[in-house]
Amino acid sequence: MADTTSSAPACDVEGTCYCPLTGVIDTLSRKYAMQLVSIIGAHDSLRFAEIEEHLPTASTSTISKRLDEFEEAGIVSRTQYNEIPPRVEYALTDDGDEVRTRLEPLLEWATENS
Amino acid sequence: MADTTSSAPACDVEGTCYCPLTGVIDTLSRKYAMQLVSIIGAHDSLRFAEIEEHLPTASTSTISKRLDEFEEAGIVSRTQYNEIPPRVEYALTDDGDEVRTRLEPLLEWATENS
DNA sequence: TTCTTATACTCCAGAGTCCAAAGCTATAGA
DNA sequence: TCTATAGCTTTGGACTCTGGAGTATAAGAA
Repeated sequence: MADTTSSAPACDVEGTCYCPLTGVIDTLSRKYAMQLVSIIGAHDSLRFAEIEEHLPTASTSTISKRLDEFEEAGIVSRTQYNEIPPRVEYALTDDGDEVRTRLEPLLEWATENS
Repeated sequence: MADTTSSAPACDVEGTCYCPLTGVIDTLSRKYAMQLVSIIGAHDSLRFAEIEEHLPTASTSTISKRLDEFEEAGIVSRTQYNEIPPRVEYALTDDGDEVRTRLEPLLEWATENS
């Protein structure tokens, strides 16, 4: 507590500030989240087991949790068909597709440099 | 186990596969990681306390851990000046700047839609 | 001389997150 | 009756994140 800047809001970095940045980024800042968005976006729609096949290192429960979070964040839609055995399809929403579009260059670069 | 696809490698999605995708994406898939890359990239170099000011919701130890991980992943460089009191400066490496360039569109979109 | 200040962390215990494996729902077929 | 299928949820143990306190050093104040 030295001078008048003590209670300044901080983060006035040339006009942009990502300080709190809740929402989508928090949702993407979890294990496998970015890969999952990319995988779902590479198809029109996918079933749970298909998603698992595309990301074998992630556990069932983690994929399940990510999908719940995606639905809540509005980037993935879930369509349930009341058949036996049950069938559920996941697809990106329009917002999800926006995220995927912006995510793809990063994932591509990361794949080349890993 | 129905047909010959049972032991297929999976993930042959139109030529690209993000299945394991270790490295940079894992490093970025942690709390505050993307924000930190963006913050550091918005400056030529930053000191620890400045980074803290730009991301007040993250704890000291979490920022410290992220910076260690970034250094290990080769996206951030750490320059230490042996003065009293000590001074340490963080900056993006060339790889870090590549990451930041690809990350920026995503963060901007997320900020607008949060 | 001892106290305070400053910087850049590290250490700690508790809370939260991830994992694999097992269990759950329902129905059709052997 | 037993098995198989799909899409999860539950469990318990390991790993990760959290804020706050503590560490090191030397200049300057009391």
